[in-house]
Amino acid sequence: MSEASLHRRIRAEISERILSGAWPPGHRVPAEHELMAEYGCSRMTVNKALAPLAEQGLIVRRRKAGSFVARPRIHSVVLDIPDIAAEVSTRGEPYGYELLSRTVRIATAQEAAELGLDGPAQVLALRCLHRASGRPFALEERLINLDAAPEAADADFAATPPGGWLLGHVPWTEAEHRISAANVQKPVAATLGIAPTAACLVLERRTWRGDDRITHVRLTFPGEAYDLVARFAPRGEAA
Amino acid sequence: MSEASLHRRIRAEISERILSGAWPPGHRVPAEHELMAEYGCSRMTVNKALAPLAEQGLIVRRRKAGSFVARPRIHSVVLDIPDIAAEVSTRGEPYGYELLSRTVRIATAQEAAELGLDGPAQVLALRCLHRASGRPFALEERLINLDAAPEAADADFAATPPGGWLLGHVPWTEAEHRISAANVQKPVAATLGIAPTAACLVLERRTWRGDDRITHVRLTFPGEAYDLVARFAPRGEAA
DNA sequence: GCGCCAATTATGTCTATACAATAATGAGGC
DNA sequence: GCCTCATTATTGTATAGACATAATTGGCGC
Repeated sequence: MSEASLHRRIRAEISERILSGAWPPGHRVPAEHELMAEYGCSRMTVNKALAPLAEQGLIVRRRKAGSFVARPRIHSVVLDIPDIAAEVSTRGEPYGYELLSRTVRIATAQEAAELGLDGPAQVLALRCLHRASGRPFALEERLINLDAAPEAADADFAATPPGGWLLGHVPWTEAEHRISAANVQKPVAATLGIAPTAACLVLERRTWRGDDRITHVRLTFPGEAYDLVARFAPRGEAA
Repeated sequence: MSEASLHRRIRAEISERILSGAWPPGHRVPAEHELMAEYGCSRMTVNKALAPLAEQGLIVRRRKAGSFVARPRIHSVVLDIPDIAAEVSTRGEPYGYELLSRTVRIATAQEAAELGLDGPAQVLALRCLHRASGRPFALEERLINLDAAPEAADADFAATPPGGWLLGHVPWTEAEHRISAANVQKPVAATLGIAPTAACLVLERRTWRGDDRITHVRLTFPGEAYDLVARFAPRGEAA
């Protein structure tokens, strides 16, 4: 850490002062010239330190006026949504996977809506159960748009969970995640081995490649099984 | 977009090729010399384009070997956790706020545990109800460590929701968020006006300034009231 | 062949300089 | 006093060169 390059050090020191509150929002950050003098380096180096801070939104830079600490408005948080197998393993529990059903068909109206398709399209519908120490950990209901990802038709999802396979085989450019709580319907409760009144955490993810819809997946976690945890400092900065 | 600076353009073009899958994980990114030639610019400019890609984790750079497209391991997602008042307003519903209770006391053992305190400490305990169009929207149960944020004792939380006030008055350096689903206990269900079996989304947040615990807040949203939505591209890049 | 060392290559960092763009500031004219 | 314009401070971008650092590669000795 202390051996980092100078521009990283400058960035870290300024970042620290902002995050600690020593420099409150609106406070003026020393001009590039002043930092040049303070650190005894060239302006390019100072610039290389400040430019990423501006890109992160930690500071706002205005020509002629100077640089100022930005006021953080929203809580922006980085959530790591892990691979389920990895998540279970890091808990030290044995991971189990089971393919409940696999169907190739023309998407029903509801499925088309979930995937966000305009017209009829061939989809691969999968239902999988993830287990931790034998207990049901999550139910995965997935639709894959075979027009966008035809290679998925030949993959063997009896052995491999589709999440990891897709990550490795089908590139994507955008994703939307939706996190909610729900009381599941009786058949789902039965599959998960929980009471029908039990609250479940539902994580839905849609992914795109350009304008093509690739997949829609709904992961249902029994209430006690899972927390999503995000540890974080104000903006983007990877700790 | 087309008027962007050259290093941004180079970065965008490489980024696009990676995200579109044209350059799959492991693919070699042209060396700085080659990009220099391709774009007719200096190496510094190429470097300024590539360095942030490496920092984002989109590419991996190895001296002598070259730069390679990284394989995206985890789904990392940026969640905006909005101010509740703002969230309700953007839905076009009138926002209502009510302070249910306010107590200053020495933290109970359980409260100390939730805040993560070692010894006894004076805390401000608040229970607030947020409404959208009159209907209960979220229950806020908050503990504020008065040792770390003594000015909170004098704030008037009967009129101002504590979330916004704290954001504006007490700087923090770190936060932990925890998202889960739960069946709430009867009194909470009554306050929220829902059936005791209804699933609720529970968002807990702890914030620190350095080593000092500042606040712990639990927001309970009735299942149907709220979804957390995150829209995203692979890593950190703000769209 | 095998292992070690040196040459090579690619990235990492920094400097000094240059010119462009932008917007606050102050001076002058009315 | 107020508007306008030139000045100037500050950031934005880019160049060319230099040296540092790391790791692969090829060659040399054995």
